Amino acid sequence: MTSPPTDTGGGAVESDADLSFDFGYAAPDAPPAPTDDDDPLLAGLTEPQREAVTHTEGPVIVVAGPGSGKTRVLTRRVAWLVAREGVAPWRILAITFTNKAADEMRERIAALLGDRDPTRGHSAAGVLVATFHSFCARMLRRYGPPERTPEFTIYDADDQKACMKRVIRARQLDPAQWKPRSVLGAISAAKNAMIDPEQFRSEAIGWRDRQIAELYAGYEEALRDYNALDFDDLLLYFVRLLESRPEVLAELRDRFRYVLVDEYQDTNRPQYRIANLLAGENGNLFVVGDPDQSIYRWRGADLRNILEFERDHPAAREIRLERNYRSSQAILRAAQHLIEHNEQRRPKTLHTENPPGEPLRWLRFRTDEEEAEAIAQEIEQRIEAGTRPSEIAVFYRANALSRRFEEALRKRWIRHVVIGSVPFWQRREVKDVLAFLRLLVNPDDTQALRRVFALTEGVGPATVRRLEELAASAGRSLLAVLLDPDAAARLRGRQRRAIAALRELFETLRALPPAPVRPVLETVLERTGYLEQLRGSDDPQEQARADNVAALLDGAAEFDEREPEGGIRGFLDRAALLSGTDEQAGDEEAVRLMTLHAAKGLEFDEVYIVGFDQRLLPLERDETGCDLEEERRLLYVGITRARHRVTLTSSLLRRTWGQERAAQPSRFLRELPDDVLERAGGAHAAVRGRCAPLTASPQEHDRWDGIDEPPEPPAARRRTRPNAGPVPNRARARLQALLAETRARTATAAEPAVGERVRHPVFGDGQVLRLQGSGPGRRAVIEFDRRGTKTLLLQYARLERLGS
DNA sequence: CTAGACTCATTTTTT
DNA sequence: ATGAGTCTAG
Ligand SMILES: Nc1ncnc2c1ncn2[C@@H]1O[C@H](COP(=O)(O)OP(=O)(O)OP(=O)(O)O)[C@@H](O)[C@H]1O
Repeated sequence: MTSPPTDTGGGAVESDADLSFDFGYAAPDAPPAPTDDDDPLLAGLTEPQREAVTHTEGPVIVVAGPGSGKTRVLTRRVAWLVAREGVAPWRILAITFTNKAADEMRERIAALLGDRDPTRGHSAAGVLVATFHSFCARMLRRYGPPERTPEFTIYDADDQKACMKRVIRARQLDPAQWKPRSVLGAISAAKNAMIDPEQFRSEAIGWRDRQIAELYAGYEEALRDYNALDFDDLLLYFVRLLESRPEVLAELRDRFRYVLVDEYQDTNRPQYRIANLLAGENGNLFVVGDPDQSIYRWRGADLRNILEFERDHPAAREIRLERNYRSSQAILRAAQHLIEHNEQRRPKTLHTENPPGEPLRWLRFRTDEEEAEAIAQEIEQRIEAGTRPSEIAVFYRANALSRRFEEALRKRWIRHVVIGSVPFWQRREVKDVLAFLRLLVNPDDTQALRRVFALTEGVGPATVRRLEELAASAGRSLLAVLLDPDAAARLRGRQRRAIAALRELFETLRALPPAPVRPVLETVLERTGYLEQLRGSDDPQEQARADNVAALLDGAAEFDEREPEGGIRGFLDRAALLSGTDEQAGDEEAVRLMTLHAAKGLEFDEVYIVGFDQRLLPLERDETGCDLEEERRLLYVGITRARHRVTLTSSLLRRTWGQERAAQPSRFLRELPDDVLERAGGAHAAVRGRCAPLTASPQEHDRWDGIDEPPEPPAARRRTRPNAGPVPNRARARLQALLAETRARTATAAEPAVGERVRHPVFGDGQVLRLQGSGPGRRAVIEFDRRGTKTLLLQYARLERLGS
C-alpha cells in the first residue's frame, strides 16, 4: 500500500473513524484520485481498487479481508475489459463459487455495461460467468471427455452412493463396515489430490486402504459403464482433456485471454490446475480471495493455491485492499480479534470508516426452543421497527438447527426462507421424474433405469435380475434389452405387461424432440400416472411432493423460455449442477436462514448466529476432532456478513437428534473482545427470571463449574455482569432446576395405552394406534384428529393423557 | 410382487 | 425424526 493517508473517502454511509477503535495502523485505502473521477466504471473506487480494475495485463492477485470490495472489483474489471480495453466478451472467463453468485455477477456486469437483458444483451452476454464445475461440464460437453461420450450423465451424491453400494455388494463386503459414504469420502479426497486408483493402490498402506483402492477402481469402472461423471470428475476429466489434447488447450487458451477467479482461497488442486492451464504462466489470471475466509478445506480446498500464487507467477502484481466498506467498527474489531487467535495465518490490516456501531450481543437461553422463540420475537420487532426482512439473516452451523427457527418464525407469520438444506433438484420425486429424461440422453445410465424400474408397478427385484442376466449374456445395455420386444416375450403375466408398457413409454418419449423440455416431462407424468398418484394420496407429505413435481414442470417451462436451445441435456445439467444454495429465494422480502457455509460472500444488515454452543461451533463429532482454525474462520465469515448488528445465541439445553443435552457456550465467546460484546442483556434475564436459586454440594459445584461460561478473567466478568453473585453457585442452581424440571416432564404420566386419547401441545388431540420399541426409543403411533397420523418418541413428545 | 411392521443408523459443512 | 434395509404374510 503506497497511498498516503489523506481524508476519509466519499461514500454516503461513511463517517469519521472513532478514535476508540484505533487499530494501530496508519494508511487507509486512499480516496478516489480526482483525475479519473468521471469514468463511471471507476466511480467510487479507492486507488488500490482502481488498480485492481485497470491493471489488466499479466497475473494479478488481490488478497483482502471481508467487505473490502473484492467481488465488486472483479465485476468492474470485467466491465472495464469490455468497455474500456475493447476485449471481446467471449474472451473473458469469470469463475464464481456458486451458481447464484454467477447469476448475480452476470447481472451486475450487464448493468455496468448498460445492457437491459443479461441473457439476450449484446456485450455482457458473451462473458462466460460460471462455477468451475459448470464451466468444466460445459467444456466437456463440447469437446467430449476422455473415456466418455458428450452425452455423459453428471452423478450427484445420491447416484454416487447408489453406485458405490452396488460396488460394495458385488464384492460381498460387510455393509456394516464398508459404508458407501465414507468410502466415497476417501475417493473424493483422492480425486481432489489428483490420485487415480492405480496410484492409490500403490500408495495404500494397510489392508483397509487396499480395499478402498479396490473399491475406487470398481467405482470408476462402474461410472465408465454408465457413461457418468461425478462432481470431482468434472474437474479431473477437464484437466485430462486439456493435458491430453494440446489442440483443445491451445484453442481454449486462445479464446480465454482473461481468466478471473473469485473466492480463490477455496479452490482445490484440480481447480488450480485448470486456472493455470488456461491462463498459462504469465497469462492474464486475476484471482481474489481471503485466506481467513477459507472454509472448505474438508472438501479439498488448498490454501497453497492462494499463498503460493506469487511463487507460481513471478510476474504477479499483488494488490491489497485494506478498507472494509461493509461492517461497523465494532463488528470489524470483534471479527479481527477473533481471527487473530488463528496461529497459521498471515496478519492483514483492515479498517473501516464506518460508524462505531453497536456492540455485538451474546444472548443465552434455557432451551433451544426459547432461543428460537426469542429470536423470532426480536426479528418481528426489528421488522416492525423498519428493517427489511431480507436484510435479516439467521446462521447456524448445521442444517439440523434450522427447524426450531422455522417453526418459531412461522408461528408469528414472519416471512422467511431456508436456503440450502434439501435442494429441490435432489428431492426424491424430482429425481424420479428426471430419471426418465436421463435415460433419453444417456442410454447407459443404468442407475437411472434402476430408478425407473423401482417406480414401475409389477417390476420387482426378480424382474430386474432377469433383465440384467439377459443383458449380460447378450452383451447389451439394460435399456437395450428393455427396448427389445423379444426380451419381454421371455417374461410372463404382469411383468411382461409392465415391461411392454415401459418400452412403449420410451418409444413415445424418443419420438419427441429434445426441446422444449416441458412436453417431455408432461408425457412422462401422464403415462406413468406419477403425479396423479401423489395427488390421490391423503398424506400431506405426498401432497408436498406433488407440489414439487408441479414446480418441476414450471421450472421446465421457464427453462424452455430462457434457453430454447437448451433441451433435455441442458435442463439436466442445470438440475445436476444447481445446489440448494443456488435456489433463488422465492420470496424476495423474507428473512434468510442458512448455514454459515452458505453465508459466504453475502451481506446483511442484521445477523443472528444461533447455536453458539461448544461442541456445535466448533462442531465436534465424537472422537474425530475438528479443525479448530477452520471453525474459527467459519465464525469469522459469519460475523463479517453483517453491516450493523450481530447477535450470538447459546442455550443451556439443546435437543438434538432425539436427546436433550446440557450445553456450554462456544469457546469462541472468550475470543471476542469485551469492549464490543454485550453479554448482560436479555440472556441473563431470560435465564435468571425463571429459576429459583438452589444450594448444592461441593461435588456438584465441581461438576457444573464452568457450565455457565468458559473461564475468563474475574475483572472482565465483574464488568459485564453487574449483579453477579457467586457465579458457580448460580450456574449450578440454574442447571439443577432445569434438569429436574426436564426429568419431571419426561417422567410424568405413565405411558398411554393403545386406544387411549391423548393431547399433544402442537398436534392437538388424537388416539394412540400402537406402541413400538422399548427404552428411550419407545414410540407411539398416534392418529391426530386434525393433523393425520404421526409417530412420536414417547420420551420426547409431551403427551397429556385424556383417557379412553 | 407388494405392503406393512420393525430395526437400525444417522447428522457437518456443498460444488 | 426420518430413511433405509430386512423380514413376513398375503
Ligand atoms: N469503493 C467502495 N465504495 C463504496 N462501497 C464499496 C466500495 N467497495 C466495496 N463496497 C461495498 O462493500 C461491500 C462489500 O463488497 P464486496 O462484496 O465486493 O466485498 P468482498 O471483499 O468480496 O467481501 P467478502 O470477502 O466478505 O465476500 C459491498 O456492499 C460493496 O458494494
